[in-house]
Order: sequence, then C-alpha cells, then structure tokens
Amino acid sequence: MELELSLGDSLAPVKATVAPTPVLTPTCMGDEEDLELVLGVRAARRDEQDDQTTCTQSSEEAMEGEEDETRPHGEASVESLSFPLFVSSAETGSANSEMCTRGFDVNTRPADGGAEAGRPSSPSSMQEVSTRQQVADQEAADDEENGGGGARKKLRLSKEQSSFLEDSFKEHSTLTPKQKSDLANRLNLRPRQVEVWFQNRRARTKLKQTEVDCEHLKRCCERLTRENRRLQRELAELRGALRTTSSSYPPLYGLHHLPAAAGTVFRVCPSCEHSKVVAAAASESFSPRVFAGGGAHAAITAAAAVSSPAAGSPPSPAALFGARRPHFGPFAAAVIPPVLRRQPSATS
DNA sequence: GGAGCTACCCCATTACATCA
DNA sequence: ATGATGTAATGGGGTAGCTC
Repeated sequence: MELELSLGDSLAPVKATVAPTPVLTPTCMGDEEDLELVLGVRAARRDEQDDQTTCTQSSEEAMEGEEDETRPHGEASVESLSFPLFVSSAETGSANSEMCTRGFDVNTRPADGGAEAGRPSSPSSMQEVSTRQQVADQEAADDEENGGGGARKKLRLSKEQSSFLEDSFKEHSTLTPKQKSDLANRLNLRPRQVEVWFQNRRARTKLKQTEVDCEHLKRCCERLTRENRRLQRELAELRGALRTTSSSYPPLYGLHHLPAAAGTVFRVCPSCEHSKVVAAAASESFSPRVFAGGGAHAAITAAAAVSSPAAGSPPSPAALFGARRPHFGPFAAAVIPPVLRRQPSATS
C-alpha cells in the first residue's frame, strides 16, 4: 500500500510505503527544514583555465625563474605577514623543530628562495643563491630518504597559511593553475601542497554536507514515520466505519457522510485495496475522505497524475518511478546531491 | 579514430601531529 | 602513555585535452 503525500509546501511529493515498513524516497526536501545542498565545489573547469602552466613537481623548477617577477612585492599578501613559521620555530611544533635540526623548513617550498627560516626574500643576493643550492640539495637528499622507505613527514600549515587558503577556498573551491601557483608563491608552499589542501578541503566540505543531509533525512524519516502511523490509524478507523456503514447501506451510496478533509482525496480500490492519497491539503494534518466505488486502478492512476506538479512541467521522479519502483531506501543514490558528485563535462 | 601522455579530479586510505 | 581526532600526503582509478 502506498501513500503519496504532499507535506506542507513540499516541492516534490513524498511517496511512502505504508505497510509493513515505512520507506521514503529521498525527495523529501523542500519543507521548512530545507537545506541548501548546492555547493560550488566544482566551479572551475579545465576548459576555463587559460593558463596552461603545469604545476607538477617537475615543473616547479621551471616556475622558479618567473617567481620573482610574478610575486607582488609590497602587495598586501600573506607573504607580507610575519609567519611564525618563518620567524620562529616555537609556535609551529615539530615541523619547525625539524627545520632547526635539519636546517630547512619542510613546510616551505624548499627550492624557493623566498622565505627560508625567517629570512626575508632578497632574490638577488649571492648568499641566497648558495642557500638555494643547499636547499635543493637537501630536498634531493630528503626525497631519496623518503623514497628509501623513510618516515613520511607530516606538515602542519601555519594559521596564516591555513586562513589564507581558507579565504581562497571561499572564493573558489577549485584552482586554476595560475591560482595554484600564485597561492604557492604567496604561501611559500609547493603547488602540489596547495592542490592537496584544496582536495582535502573539498572532501571535508562534502563530508560535512553529507552529515547534514543524513541528519535532514533522519528528521524527514522520523516525521514520515509519525505521519505513517497516524495515517494507518485513520485508515483502520475508516475501514471500521466502512464496514459499519456498508452493513446498513448499499455500498456505493453509503459514504457521503464520512468526515471530509479540505483538499484531500483518499481513494481505496475495492478490488485490491490499493489506496492513495491523491491531493493533500497544504497542511500536513488532514482527515481523508473516502470514495467508495470509484474503484478501478485506472482511476487511481489518473488521480495520481493529478497530484503531480504543475501542468506542463515534468512529473517528479517519485511520481515517475512510483509505478515501477515503489520502494526507495532512505540512503539510495540520491542521498548525495548530484552537484557533489563528479559531473560530466559539458563537452561530453 | 586511436594510442600515448599529461594534468586534474575524486576517493579511500595512510601516517603523522596534537590534544584530552 | 594512550586513544581519539584532525589533517597532510599518497596511490588508484576515471576523465579530458592535446599531440602524433
């Protein structure tokens, strides 16, 4: 037995199986607890990226040459901030302790001459050139160490770095190569680190959103369960009334005096007892009116069509799938908003 | 058109740092 | 000291653009 409900100002009807177990479609959104599910996670596509700069490790050396020109000296940027990371090892924990003991900071872009160990950038100095070489050598040695099965270094970004990345993420949750290299330059990180940070940040956003969605569906399910119980009670009462009245009146004409609800039609198929709430009132609570003898499945189907959204607009997925696929688990594929899933390219 | 390459993404997982 | 938590980093798999 199915009930098609329209709860409140719900945008889409909610189809729920009445018995034996309440099941709901994941379309139960749009009520007063509606949540904004659309996130601009995938704002920038590759085809929008005019800058074809490659940002892999291997290309970082290629970028070094232009670094000093692209970096906005004197501009208000994170670089102009006094990073604890670059100034003192006291606040950044073991990573900087490692920096002290090993002579370089694993949090900074090693081959970058910009800000090593608390020293402001002075691109033209010979000392820096020599330091760069040392850093590059150290990086190479470090890479060997990692490749040789050494422990993976765990880096902690400074608060300034994190907050700057956070601000960038608020503006755009994906990166163009240019944005990536700019951020890497400003924060003295490797482009790969910036890229990974954005990936992890998107994952965290999605996880949080999933939790919110689950919570919403849980509330939705609880409400529908309550509604389901209430409707079952009413159904039982109506069946009792039907039996009572049909014993004293002819079955086709005996039900007009039953309580009516505003805007709600409740049809019971006499042959199979397949019933459906056809059009619910704006209010969630209603008392069904029973039409006996209206009876054929065709009538019910037609009535269900009436309950679909505005004429001319396509029927809701619940209405479309209802006939063929009456039961939806609460955590079907549609639980994850499609916008958060990988979207096909417009060109494909 | 298809193969190869590159870059990017998501996803699951690992590994480390920090905290209670 | 230890388990829980947060998160940087890694690796796999998929997709798209480009070149040959």
